Amino acid sequence: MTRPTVHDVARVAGVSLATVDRVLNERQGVRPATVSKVQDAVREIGYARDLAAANLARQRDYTFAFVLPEATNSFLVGVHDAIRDAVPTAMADRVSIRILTPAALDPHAVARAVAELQDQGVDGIAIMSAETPQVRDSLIRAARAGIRTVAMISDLPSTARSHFIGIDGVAAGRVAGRLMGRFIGHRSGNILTVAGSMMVRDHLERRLGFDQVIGPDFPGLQTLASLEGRDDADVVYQVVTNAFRKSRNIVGVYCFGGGASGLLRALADLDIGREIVVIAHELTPPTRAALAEGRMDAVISQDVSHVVRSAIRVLRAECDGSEIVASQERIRIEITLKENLI
Amino acid sequence: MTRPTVHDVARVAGVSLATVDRVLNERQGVRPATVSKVQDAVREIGYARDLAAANLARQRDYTFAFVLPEATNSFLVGVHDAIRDAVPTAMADRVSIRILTPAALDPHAVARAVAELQDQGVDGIAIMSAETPQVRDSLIRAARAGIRTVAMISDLPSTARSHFIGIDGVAAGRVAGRLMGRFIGHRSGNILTVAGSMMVRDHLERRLGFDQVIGPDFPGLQTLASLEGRDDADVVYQVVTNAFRKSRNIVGVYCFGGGASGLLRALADLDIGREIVVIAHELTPPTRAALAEGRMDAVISQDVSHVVRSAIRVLRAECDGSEIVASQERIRIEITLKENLI
DNA sequence: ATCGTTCTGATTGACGTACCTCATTTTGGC
DNA sequence: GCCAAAATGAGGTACGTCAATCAGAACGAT
Repeated sequence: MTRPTVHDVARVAGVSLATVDRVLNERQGVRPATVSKVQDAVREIGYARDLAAANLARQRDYTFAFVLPEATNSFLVGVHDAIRDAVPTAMADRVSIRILTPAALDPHAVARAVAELQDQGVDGIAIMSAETPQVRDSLIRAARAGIRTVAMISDLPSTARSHFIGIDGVAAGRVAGRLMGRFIGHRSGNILTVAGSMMVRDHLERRLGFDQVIGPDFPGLQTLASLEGRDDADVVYQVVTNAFRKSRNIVGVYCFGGGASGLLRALADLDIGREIVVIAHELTPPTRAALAEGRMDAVISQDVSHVVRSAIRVLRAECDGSEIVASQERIRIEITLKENLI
Repeated sequence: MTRPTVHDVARVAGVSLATVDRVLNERQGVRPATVSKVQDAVREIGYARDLAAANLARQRDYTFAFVLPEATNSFLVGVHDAIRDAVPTAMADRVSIRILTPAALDPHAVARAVAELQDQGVDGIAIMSAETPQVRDSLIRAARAGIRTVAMISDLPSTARSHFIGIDGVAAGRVAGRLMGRFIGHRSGNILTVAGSMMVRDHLERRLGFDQVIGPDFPGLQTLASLEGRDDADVVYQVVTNAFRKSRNIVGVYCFGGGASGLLRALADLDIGREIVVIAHELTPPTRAALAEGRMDAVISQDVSHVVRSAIRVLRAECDGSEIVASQERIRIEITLKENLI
């Protein structure tokens, strides 16, 4: 009971190997009637192309590029690390990886990077960027040039990106809202929120989701206007420190942008922490330490290694027209407490 | 800059192709000095065997077997489904899958199944079973016969299993304890716990972890002795209904065994639910529905599809001596609320 | 019937590795 | 320095697919 090969297909269909090959690889010059004969045979004997042999034969190598901001905070460091960690496995799969870090918040630089990759003929781009017209147009051009693109971490829906690999920002915000509300319990008061850059879509979404839960389900809680932390720990430190000086009766802090370590530093310096509920995004060395020591109550995150592997798998599947396993590519909204810290 | 092949290794090492082959495949008849010459060359040029070509050449097909209880509850149905879903992908990878379901709680039946697989010469076994001497001995015998084994979902540490694929039961229990305590808030009272079968190691562990958190951190809460639900919804219904008749001031229920749908039915019939905190394990149709409708507060789970894929990947890596990506094989303790239900 | 066009068959050589055989060289013990 | 044993070289075939060639068959239009 060995697995069927093209030879078996040819025999069953009553045609030659060459014809089977033409049908399987969608080459022209085969009559429709013959095409269906072959397809029937494929179905009948359950033929599936041997990918190992196929990849070997068509000496096809892919180059994928990751376009993302420089590693200016712990989260981005984690993303960069995850990409580098994925290189060996990718290589074994005939995929080589490039990493481009255009100046973080400059849309023109991102667009230039995409254009450059397009000229160099990469096969796929995984991009993490804010959503601006320049970026959008460059991606649409790349797609037209036959380059596959996926958006990572933060979605770029109006581009030609074939997939978004990351979590639903609104749902993540809702999770944070529920945990915040329930952890605070019967007390009432104000909740401080710290944004990253409001240009990045998923940050907007998180705030939206948070409000969707806190508003209706926890009437005793009031969410204050988002502070702009610009994904930078030092900026976060400043704005949080100022906010605590001005506002009173703060019972919780939700940091949905980068630079959570600035928040933690501010809370430590102000000698606050145990009595208010602190929730942030992304598992990084500072948030892990804070969870372990009880200075933070929960972290909402996504498995960055998974995101990177998934991006590569999806791009690869797109390039050679194979199927993806949907359940394997869905990124989960992870909740980490002190207790399930790994 | 094409990737190096065995020919390149031979050239650099100054030996013939045959010798390189002997070294790479650990065949005998090569002097230690020559072995290191080849290994140095491999390292120098960064040679990595092309798995696609290797798998093609050694026409090696693997047969892996999953040994697990019959699908008597929603969770097990999910596991069976996940295994069946993994079959096509496995086939494409030259792995064929068998599923054996010895009578659930009969250790002898499990041991017989393992012995049978051993006789039939399967290459690997992924097993989910209670930990009994009979099972342990059969697995040790299988390991001695060269069969790779991994434990799934519930660990079997004293066997020769090379890996455990699942979550840390104690940590999962601790997570449940933390959520229970914080969700209950300032109230004090009793917590009902429902076990599956106490023979299964991970159920014991969950209870242990739960107590580790509730005891020291929530002195107002009292955990009652575990009810035995035997992973069966009908049994759970009975014992929970009885318990609510007898005990008073119950503020939470933690169901760490199977058959959570029985608990939900009991709570509905008793008209309890919204006012107490309900936490259970495993995402199944009944627990999903309960989360969505607010009849349950949190579910602790593991991604069963991930577990199955991971088991296959690990067995496969063991069989052909390749490396595994640790971060990809770590199963996370997932917390699902209404908000991150997918 | 003839011609050109469109399909189809038969065959071949890669791709990188595994595995085998047979010949030849090197080694170590005497 | 001899001999057997061990180590190495040289070369081939196979795995399943892709991609190409060239020859021949079937077809439609005149």
